[in-house]
Amino acid sequence: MNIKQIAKAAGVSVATVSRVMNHPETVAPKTREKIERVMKEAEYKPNWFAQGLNFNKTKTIGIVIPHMLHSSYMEIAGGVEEVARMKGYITFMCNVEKDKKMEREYISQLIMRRVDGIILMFSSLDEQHLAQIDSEKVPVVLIGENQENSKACSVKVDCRDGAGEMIAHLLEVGHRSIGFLCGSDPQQEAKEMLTGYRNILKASGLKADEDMILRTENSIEGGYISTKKLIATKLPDAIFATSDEIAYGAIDALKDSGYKVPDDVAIAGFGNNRMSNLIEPKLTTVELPFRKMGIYAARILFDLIDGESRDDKQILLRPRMRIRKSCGHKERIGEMF
Amino acid sequence: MNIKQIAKAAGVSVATVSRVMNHPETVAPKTREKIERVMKEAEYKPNWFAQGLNFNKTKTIGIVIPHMLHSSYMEIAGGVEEVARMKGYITFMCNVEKDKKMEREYISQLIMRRVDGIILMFSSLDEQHLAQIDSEKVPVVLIGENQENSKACSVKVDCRDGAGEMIAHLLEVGHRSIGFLCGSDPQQEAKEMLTGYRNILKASGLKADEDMILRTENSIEGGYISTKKLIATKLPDAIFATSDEIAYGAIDALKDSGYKVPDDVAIAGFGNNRMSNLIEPKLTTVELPFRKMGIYAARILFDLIDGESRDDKQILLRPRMRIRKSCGHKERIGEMF
DNA sequence: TTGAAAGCGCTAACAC
DNA sequence: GTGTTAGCGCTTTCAA
Repeated sequence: MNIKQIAKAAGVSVATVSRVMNHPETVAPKTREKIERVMKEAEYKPNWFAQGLNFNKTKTIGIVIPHMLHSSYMEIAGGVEEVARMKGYITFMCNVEKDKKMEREYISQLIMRRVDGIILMFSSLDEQHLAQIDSEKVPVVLIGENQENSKACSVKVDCRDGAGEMIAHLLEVGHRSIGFLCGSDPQQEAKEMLTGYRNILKASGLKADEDMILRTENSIEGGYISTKKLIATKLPDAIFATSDEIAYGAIDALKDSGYKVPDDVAIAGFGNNRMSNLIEPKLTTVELPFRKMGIYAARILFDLIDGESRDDKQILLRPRMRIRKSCGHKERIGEMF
Repeated sequence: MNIKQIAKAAGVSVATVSRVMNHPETVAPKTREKIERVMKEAEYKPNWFAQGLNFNKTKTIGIVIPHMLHSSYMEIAGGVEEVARMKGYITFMCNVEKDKKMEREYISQLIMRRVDGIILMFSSLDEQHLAQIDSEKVPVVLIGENQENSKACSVKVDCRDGAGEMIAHLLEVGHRSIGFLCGSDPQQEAKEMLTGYRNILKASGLKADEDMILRTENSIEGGYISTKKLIATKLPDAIFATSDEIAYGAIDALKDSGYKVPDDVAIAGFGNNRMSNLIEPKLTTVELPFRKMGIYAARILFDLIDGESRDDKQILLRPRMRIRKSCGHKERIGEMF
């Protein structure tokens, strides 16, 4: 069923039908009603392509997700999607499995499909690729890690600060030697946290023991393996992991080695996954405002799409501590959730 | 940059340019090379809408997801996406938050955008709505719960069998009174499991105690609350939950009430979430082949899209037991992962 | 092997 | 207030 048939059935021209869809106020109430009735009866839906060909807009955005099975990423995506839906947009979610090539591939697919804007989560793209997208005139907003020098709009959390605060807390509770499990990704974020770690130690007059800083894959398994490695040489008072997943693995490894958490070794994570207050012991961690990150990013994107320029193009969110049992803080156990 | 400009730059007509894109074999090698060079130089990308207007194909499928934060659903989606990507398709993922209205809304958006096919996960749509989609001539494949009588293609797991097997196992290990936490959704699946539960009890000469069958929201919190309720009246030997989430809540509630799992009460879940072998005690559960479900569904969908009719339109997958510590089975602890 | 031109379904400028 | 018509960028038939 196309516009021509509707026009004929209503006894008007295609232009008038088009008008009731796009500028209803310019057509006489009577004819309008008639046309509307016919459209409803025929369950008429304007052809998407034809409309796109004229408007060059799709009411569609794309969001690139590093890994679909990480609920944190999905929470961010949820925030984006919520805003998009409110605006009448639909969202292409692209799972790139942390693969640079897949990411580029998906982005070009999105551009081909003429999305009105793109949100990149923890993108692995470098300056050059970003510039390339930019040249396509598609608005882009970055969430999380990106190159320091990028001029793109972005929403990030202050990881340095978050990690620093947590390290300070561990020191305060009495831990002296603190291991650092540094996840392989998001790289930039992990680096920031490491800086926070070093800063706080230095400020407390302690020296970071380089043997206690281990790189690891960002996963439960990675945490398990690197913890085994860490404790093989020396048992720290506490371990800070750059993600909750790594922390889960660390706890598992310690248990398997016969150590008690937090009595023998305290553990702190980063992210506050949904499961983190369910595992035993409940995990002390840094809570990241995932959903909010998505919401902010989406808002910026839509401002960009609507042609408004934003001054606050780079948003930095502050994380929040979640003190639970795993770090051995006895007094504040009331804040367990 | 459009086809006209390419044509001019290459000194040919638009028809010839179009030919090198769609039927390259019909154009002389020399002219073809020339045109290809020009296209490459100009980084020419054919207009999506114009192509769509002619072909009426989008190389796009839609997948409706009940809830993005459930990793099980995302695993299914991952399977679908993988197949889609291999086929050069891109996937619209729609998060409907278990809301019937949102689901319908999204589906109509998908149809408007002329997706080539749709996969519905645990859809709440009834016969009538499905028929409506069908009338739009968009191929549809269902994953999981749907109306018994539906004729649509589908991929499901045999929940009755899975639950039955687990109940049989609990009996075998020596448990006699078994509580049943029946999640509110997916409804059909939970019902199937309840049937499995009743059947096995009956076959063993036991009678299902109706007080031990509790409906609950399908969430950690739901499991917590209903377990508290359940044990307030009578403490069963074991509890079977229709999802791992519910089981997590159950474990938490038992611990909070001073009971030991599995010594005082054994627990078994359903789904085998990623976290289930991390919590304490590791959860005995029924493993569902999520990714495979997605893959199968996608394959059927593409067969449908390609116009092949499939005889095996209704696939029923068998789940698999994961015996871990939470059900108190001492001997088979080797199978812990 | 190539080009001219009609047409896909819609929008909007222009004329009445 | 409404109709006529030229495009949007591409594909494809028909002729050459």
